Amino acid sequence: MKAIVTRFAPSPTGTLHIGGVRTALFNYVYAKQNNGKFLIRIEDTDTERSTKEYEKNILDNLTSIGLKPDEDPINQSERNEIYLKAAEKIFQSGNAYWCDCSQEELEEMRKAQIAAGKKPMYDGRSRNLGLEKSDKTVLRLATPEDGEIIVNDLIRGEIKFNNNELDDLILLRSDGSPTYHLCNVVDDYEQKVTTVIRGEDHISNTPRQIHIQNALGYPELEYAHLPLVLGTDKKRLSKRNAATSLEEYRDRGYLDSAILNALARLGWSQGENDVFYMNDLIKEFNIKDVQKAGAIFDITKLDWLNSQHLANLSIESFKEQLQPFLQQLDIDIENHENSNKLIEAMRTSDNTLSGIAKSLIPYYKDIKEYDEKAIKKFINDKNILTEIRDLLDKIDIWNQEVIDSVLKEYQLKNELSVPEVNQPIRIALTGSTKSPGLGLTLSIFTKNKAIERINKLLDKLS
RNA sequence: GUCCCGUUCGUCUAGAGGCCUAGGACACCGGGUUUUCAUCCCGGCAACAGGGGUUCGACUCCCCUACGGGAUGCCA
Repeated sequence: MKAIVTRFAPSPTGTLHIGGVRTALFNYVYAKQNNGKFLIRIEDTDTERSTKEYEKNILDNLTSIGLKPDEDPINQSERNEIYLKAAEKIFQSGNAYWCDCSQEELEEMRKAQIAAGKKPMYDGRSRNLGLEKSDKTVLRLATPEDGEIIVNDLIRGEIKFNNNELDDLILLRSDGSPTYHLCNVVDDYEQKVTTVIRGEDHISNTPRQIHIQNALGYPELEYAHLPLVLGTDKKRLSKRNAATSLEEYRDRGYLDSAILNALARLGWSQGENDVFYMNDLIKEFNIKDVQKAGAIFDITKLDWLNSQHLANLSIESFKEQLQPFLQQLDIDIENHENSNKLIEAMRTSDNTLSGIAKSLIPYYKDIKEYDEKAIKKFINDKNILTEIRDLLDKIDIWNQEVIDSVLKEYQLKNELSVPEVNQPIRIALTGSTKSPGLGLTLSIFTKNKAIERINKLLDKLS
């Protein structure tokens, strides 16, 4: 069995797209589970739209999320001679010809075809003219006029195309530069790619590319066309309907492993198990089981997966992941009497790291704003707070159990309801009524700090 | 228009002719645990696009229709 080689071939015309990550992921996993190689090729033949910044963004992000190629990426823009040589070979074999139709002429032709109810396609009018190369000619592939081409797709099975549906595509532009189809086919061959895993939008390109392969005498490839990632409007995921850039998701506090999990789960499932990691994927993934229909990318599922991945982290790696988000809020994670206890208590407060970081603010910084509605609702009698403060102040061993029992005793002795005792303290300490268990919350702070916060609220109320 | 691909709960999916009274997960709703919030636990709601075949039997196979998507570039 020959070694599998897959590739991800992005155009650097934007930052790394979440859909691109999924394509790259499936390529990566398929290669790895077959002990093969995963390659990256930068398709930057569109010099107008391609930039080095985008290229760097794509490469950096792929690597950092764990989809590292097994060889250095190649750039199509640096491989012109190779494509030109291939084009020459096709021309020499009689499978291509020069065509001098102007863009206007082609435009008119298409309009006429549409008007006549026909499929707009190049009609091959220059095919037998025997034109010579000039600065006005493009090189076109002479596609077989009849017969059919069968694309064997790992996911969809056989897909048939009639050759008469395919027109003579352009191999070389009039400025001499090679087009996407040519470069793509030549590079797959040169990079010894065996398996092309790409988006469903490329299905109709496939028979055309096979014709180029045939003209060049290249071996057949394996194909797998992935269903598209859709936005909630069922249209393909784009900036119009969702965040599309991988970086945006990372910035919002989603773990790489959760993003990958969510993306893999979109179109593929592993029994009844929803939470999995790269290792599981490499072990269990089967490209033949990939769904055929496009799938909507649902952020709530990502939220949940993220919470699961977050929960599976050790306290050390959780802190490590959280660090940058706290830094953004100008918080030093260790700048707290009891940071481990605090983080452990608060790590389930939100589904994302940025959300968790936000909910930690009251523990690191002075309370700027109190929840006024809560104050109204729970603090009718300031004396309760004063008395509790004094009781707390007398505690010698400042820990969760002692604090809890002191509060309980006070509550029972004064025949108060639990919220009457607890909520005011909570508001004093965090500004809101949301916090971990009271004894725990109090013990996270030093006694002095806790008293100080209660006093501050009392001041405000007086 | 033409060609291609597709269509199971709101969403992601299981389902390879009888195992389906269509299963799971997320979301949602209700209950419990937690003195609050979150976590966690339990329960509930909810789908085979429609119509014809084939078959003793169809979510599963075939055909048609509808709907959705993709392609139809000297973009990739």
